[in-house]
Formats: sequence, structure tokens, C-alpha cells
Amino acid sequence: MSDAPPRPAFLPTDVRHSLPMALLRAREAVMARFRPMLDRHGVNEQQWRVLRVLAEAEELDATQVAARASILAPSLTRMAKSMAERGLIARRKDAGDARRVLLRLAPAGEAVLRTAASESRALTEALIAEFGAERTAALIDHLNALAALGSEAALRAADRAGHEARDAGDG
Amino acid sequence: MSDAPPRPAFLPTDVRHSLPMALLRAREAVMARFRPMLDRHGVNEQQWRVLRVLAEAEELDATQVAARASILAPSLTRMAKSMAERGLIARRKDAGDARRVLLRLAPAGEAVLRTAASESRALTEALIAEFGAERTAALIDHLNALAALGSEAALRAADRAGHEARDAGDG
DNA sequence: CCCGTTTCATTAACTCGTTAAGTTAAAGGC
DNA sequence: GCCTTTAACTTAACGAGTTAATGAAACGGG
Repeated sequence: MSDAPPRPAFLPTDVRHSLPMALLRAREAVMARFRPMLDRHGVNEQQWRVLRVLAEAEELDATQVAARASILAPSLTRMAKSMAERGLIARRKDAGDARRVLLRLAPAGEAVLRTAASESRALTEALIAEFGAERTAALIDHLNALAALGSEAALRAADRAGHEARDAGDG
Repeated sequence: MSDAPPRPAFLPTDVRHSLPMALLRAREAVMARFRPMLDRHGVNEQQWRVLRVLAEAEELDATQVAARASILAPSLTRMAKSMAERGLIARRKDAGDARRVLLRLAPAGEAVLRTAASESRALTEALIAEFGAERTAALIDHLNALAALGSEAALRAADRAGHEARDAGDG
């Protein structure tokens, strides 16, 4: 409390109550718990996401993997190369559409999932136990609802609001 | 629904209901709304966080800025250099402790905050209007509580749980 | 059938995240 | 007053995020 000196009046929103920053901090705190486990299994956070997405589908093209794992296409291109070299995943070209690259789990990737699954579940359950089961479920629902807002119409509306505010705000 | 083929039984948690991934997707959705505004003002997301942190304090050392903006020290070192060159912030050494580097807003940084503040507020208010004021406040509270869990004792407990599960799980 | 358009993937360039190691300065023990 | 330890930053190296541009293949009129 002692370090809140005369605040300039022009700042946007208090950092303490900013939704983007709250999301960032929460994610960091959660990932800090999972990172040691992933390190032990030789994969990073993004590779782990790719493996899990592929575990839920037989075979997917790169665009779908990127969308489901929340990874951008250029990142996935780099990752797929190194993961294929390590035997975590397998790549092949789509016979019907030569633009597409199809990805699937390879044995080493299945092995990582298999041996990490129990640890991952334990960490998840420990977190849920600390934070509360109902509270966690509700939080995930809210987060998914928030993510679902980010569709085209909403984005345009937000952009218009920005322009209007800029006209009216600080003349 | 048609793309959920025979799921291998060894996967950790359904990607749809994973808390880390929900946090990631929600943050992406929110930031997608703010990014065009930040682009117009010539700063990226991390620089914006630094500016806002400095706007809330007269002068802070690098460690405190990093902590409040959720930026790692090596990243802040790089950023402080380029932001100082652009006149967004000012750097000076602490007279009493020659290890410390003190950061404060410079005129160009104040100008960015001043001209972007109204747009930022408009975007924030638009988001709150869409998502619901009470719901947003509750969400931020939950996220802060979640972030607060990530303290030392909790981390050690989670790590122990991981080891136990590995022993018991797939021998 | 051809040509403009769209889609999928890749490459490139830059910045940040992350870890580890190195530098300099302050603190503490004896 | 040294000498070890700790703290604050910096540097380096590598991978991922982001944007823009390119390449290649499919699509869709005309």
C-alpha cells in the first residue's frame, strides 16, 4: 500500500485489475507446476500440447493441429520438423490434397504420453483439490465463454468503440 | 462431434477441459481485441505492460518492474534498452546501490499512455459489457486467487504428488 | 481450358520466453 | 579487513510468438 504514490490520471486501467494481466499471471502460476514434469519427459509446453491434440485424433492436418493446440502455423512448422526428427510425431503428405501435411503420433510420442499421463493427472488433481473442484469447473466454463466471444462481429464492434472513444476522449 | 475417433486410453486430460489451455485460449481472445489498438500506437503487448506499470509508480528498479509486468529479467533488459532508445522510458543507476537500475516514464511513453488510454478504456468497457460486469469481476478474482496458489509450499506439494503418481502409476 | 483467387504450408525477420552462465556490487561472518 | 555468499542485472543461446511475404496447389468462374 505504501508504494502507490501520486498516480498520473491518464493511465488506462489499474494493472492489478486488468483481465489480460490476470490471465497471464494465472497461466504462469499453473504452468510453473507442470513445467518440471514436462522437463523430466523431455518435452516443452508446446510440444506437450501437440502430442495431446494428436492423441485425441488419428491424424490431422497441420492447420487443425495448430488450431486445437493454439499454436500459430509458422511455429508448428518448426516444431513439426524437430518433433518428427525425434520420432515424437510422423508427417506425411495428403494424397488427395498435396498442399496439406498430415500429422500423427509416432511411437516416441505415444511413449511420452503414456509415461507422463499419471503425473499429469496427479498434478491436475492436486491443483483442483487446492482450488476447489466446483470453482475450477466454473472457471474453465467462464474462460471458454470468454474465448468464444472473440469472433469477427465482436471484434469489429470493439474496434468501432475504440475509434469513437478516440474521437470523444482527449480533444 | 464427428471427429472424436477411438481415443487411446492413455491421454492425460481432454484438451477441451484443460485449465492451462483454457487460460491460453481466453488470453489470446482478449489480446486479439487489444492488439490493433496497440499497433496503432506503436507498442507491443509487453511494452504496454511496462508503460502501465511505470505509470503507477514514480520510479522502480528493474526487478520490481519485471515482477509487476510479469516479464522475465532478461527480457526486460532487452526491452529497456530499446524502449530507452525510443524515448519511452528513462534509465539511471541507483545512487545508493550501484547494482540497481531505476526505470521511469519518459515523455514519449507518457504520450503513448495519454493518447491510448481512452481507446484502452473503451475496449475494456466493451469487453465487460459483452461478458458481463459481475462475471468479469468474479473471473478476475478467481484468476488472482489461482495465481496466488503458486507459492513455494504449493509447488513442493504438487511436485511430491507427481513423484508418487509416477511410482504408483505405470510400473 | 485458363486465369484470378483462395487456401495451406513454409520461410524470413524480429521480439519475447526460458534457462544457464557470467559480472558487478552489496552483505555477513570471522 | 578479507572472503564467501547473496543479490541485481546482463549476456548468450535457443525455441516460440507474431507478422509479412513467398510457393505451391486447389478452386471457380468465364
